[in-house]
Amino acid sequence: MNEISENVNFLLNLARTQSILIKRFDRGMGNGIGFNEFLLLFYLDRADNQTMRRVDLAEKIGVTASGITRMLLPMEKIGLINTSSVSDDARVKSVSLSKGGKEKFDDALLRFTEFAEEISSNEKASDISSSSILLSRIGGSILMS
Amino acid sequence: MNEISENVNFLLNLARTQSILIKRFDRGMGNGIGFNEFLLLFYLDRADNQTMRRVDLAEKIGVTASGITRMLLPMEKIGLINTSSVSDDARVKSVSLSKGGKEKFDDALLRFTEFAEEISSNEKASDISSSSILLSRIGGSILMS
DNA sequence: ATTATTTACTTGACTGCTCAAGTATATCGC
DNA sequence: GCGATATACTTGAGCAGTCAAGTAAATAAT
Repeated sequence: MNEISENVNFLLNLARTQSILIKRFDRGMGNGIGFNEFLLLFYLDRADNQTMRRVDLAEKIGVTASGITRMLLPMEKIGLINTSSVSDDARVKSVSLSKGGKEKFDDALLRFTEFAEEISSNEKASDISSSSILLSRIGGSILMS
Repeated sequence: MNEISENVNFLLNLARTQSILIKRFDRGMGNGIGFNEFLLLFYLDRADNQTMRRVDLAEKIGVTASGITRMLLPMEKIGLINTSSVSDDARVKSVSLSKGGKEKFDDALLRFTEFAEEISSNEKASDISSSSILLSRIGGSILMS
């Protein structure tokens, strides 16, 4: 029996917890939208004019350019977002949050926030925030490795 | 601009960091095997007789029963695992780590360990381990929610 | 002992992406 | 100004799973 390094164990815990989180979200919180779609709406909601370029959206949520194309297709059909080619650059097709998308997102964010409070209720706020910082530092570190 | 709760932010960081991790693994560490396949071999390696039932494997790595069936098919073809129906229960088809699978796994674990040490080298060991504990507590908490 | 329920697994149809290749526009080097 | 290179996006093929439904064996209820 080899000893498993604590750092390895940390990464395994990270992967496992996130997998549990996504599954939990997708089957009973998203109200029809998946976690990545939620993330997409999240960044869109926070952007100037609630509008972003496809590439930037892709980078933010961590999918490829083609991934964004595929994701947006049904979202546009359902009316969560609009495609507005109002740029000086003819290559870009900007995406903006629609009224219906905003409503759906606000609702999902509310549920997600309640959920986050609930599952964190036994933890110290300072533990959560230092862990949060560590996670983003590690994320950055992986990107540079 | 709504304020985003720190707990929500933590979950978003968690999702983002894990997404970065998986991508990093899949394109340049796994040496042919994906992260979930690595996880599968990991649990198999640590099991009694390096053998497990499909259901238990599925539960450990967080996929469905059918997901395990699909995952194991190519892994058996490549010779990483063996299917051994040596149980008293005729329904179960146990999975065991093959010699080739063990070699491949040992190599992957070595690389992954080096990687984990590298990206954690700027962090305090105590931060990593307390974060690790927090993550698994949160994981458990989500499961019970 | 039979029937009903549960457990272990497989299969077909589908989803949500990826990758490689392609198109169209923009920018840079000269 | 013109060709090379880069950027924004789409498309076809494919992969790693999911979900719903099915089969077969085990267990429980009467």
